[in-house]
Amino acid sequence: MKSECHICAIKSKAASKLSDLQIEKLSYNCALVNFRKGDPLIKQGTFSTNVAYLRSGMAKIHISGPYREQIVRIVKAPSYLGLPTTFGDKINQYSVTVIDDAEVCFIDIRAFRELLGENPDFSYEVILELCRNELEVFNRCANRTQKQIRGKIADVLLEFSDRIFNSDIFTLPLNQEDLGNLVDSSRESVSRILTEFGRDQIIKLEGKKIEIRDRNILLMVSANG
Amino acid sequence: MKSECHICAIKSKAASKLSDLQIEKLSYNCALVNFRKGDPLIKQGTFSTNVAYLRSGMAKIHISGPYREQIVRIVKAPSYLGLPTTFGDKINQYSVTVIDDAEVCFIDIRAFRELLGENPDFSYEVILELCRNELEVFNRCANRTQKQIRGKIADVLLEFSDRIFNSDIFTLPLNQEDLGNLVDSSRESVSRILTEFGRDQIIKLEGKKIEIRDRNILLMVSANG
DNA sequence: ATTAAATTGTGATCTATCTCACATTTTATT
DNA sequence: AATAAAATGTGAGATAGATCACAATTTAAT
Repeated sequence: MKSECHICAIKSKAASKLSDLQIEKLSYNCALVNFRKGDPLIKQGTFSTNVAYLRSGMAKIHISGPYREQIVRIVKAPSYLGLPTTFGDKINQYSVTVIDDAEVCFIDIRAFRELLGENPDFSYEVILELCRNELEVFNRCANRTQKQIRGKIADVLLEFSDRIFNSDIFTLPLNQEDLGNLVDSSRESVSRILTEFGRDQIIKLEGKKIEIRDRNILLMVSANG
Repeated sequence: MKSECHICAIKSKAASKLSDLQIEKLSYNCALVNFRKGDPLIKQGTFSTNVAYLRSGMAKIHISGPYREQIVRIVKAPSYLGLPTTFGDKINQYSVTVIDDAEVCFIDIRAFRELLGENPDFSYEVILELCRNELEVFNRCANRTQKQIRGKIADVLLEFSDRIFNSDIFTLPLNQEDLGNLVDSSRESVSRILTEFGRDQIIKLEGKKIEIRDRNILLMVSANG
């Protein structure tokens, strides 16, 4: 249970507010673990005494809904995971599964809490991240329930391009089943719409590789489709 | 801009962690305002330099989605409002409208931030509240997209009974239009299902007054309907 | 390289819920 | 109390997308 946090180049924005001494404390309560695509990182319902810091890679957050598992958010590094669960009752309230090879630091919740208490700037950054998350979920939920399928898929493609990959060309980190789950529609519909977008030259499709060809149309579809 | 926070009997759980001196500071930066049913409390898109503390009453949080306004959450006192918006960019990211006469304390955001910095227990409570909110939204969203209408309405009735009113008898604080919006279905469907529930003796309906008659069936409908 | 498993493509149904339309009731306003 | 406005009830028809079914392809495992 000892990492080299002070030489870590991918510190979170919050962690960069810590003093040398505090970083040291973090080091002593932090374990770095590697995960492969598909590995479960946090499992809903289990007991947890750690905050997870996603240092690199990508993950999906999913909760078990009334009928099926639902993907609520795609997270890319750097990001804290499992804050809401670790604070409340120590039972994980959602699952996190790695979708692209990841390095994760498990930080002892007690040390994390102490740092929050010692360092207002640190805790303020954590609050900011929580606030951002809340808004993102609000908006995603509104989209999910209001738009129809073409719009939702346009959305998710734009989100991958803008928020996750920062590029017009990227490889989908989810299969169509999961993609459907994320936008709340069936696997078959996702398939149909993607081929449709390809036929209409809005995107170029090659397996899971996607190139956004006509961003403007995609934006229009997202807005009205 | 001066309230009597130290004699306030309905302090938030977070505020109860404050020292006398800090409470005094709060008082000097806090204004109590009364709101009537229907009054807008926070308006999405406007500039804000306050955190709102809902001291009594009830409110709905709604955001403007791609097509229509969507109600995302019903909040009852005591609760902080507008944290996510006030911290980020000072632009309100959602609207809040009072649905049951309310007293609201507007707290200057700078003072609030200072308190967060000075008092770790206070800021920890705020973090807890944000975490709880995030989870609630996750779950509500999963329900909204997965269940069908009977289940969603059963849900919302149970939520009012358990979380908001703590009673089997209560008066709906929303009209059917808003209720439909909250569970993501049409006004007409809400009407149909409510009368159906009434006909089946699951609830007793009298205008907006509702009595839950058979909680078990309602729970079953919520789970499988 | 071969076989098995997972993922994707596509047509033909089926269905829950929305929309539209209008009547009725309740609540607010003058 | 009278009138206007908002909120509710209810039928009939329209529809987006789900589901089912199976073929084709890609990816993983032996």
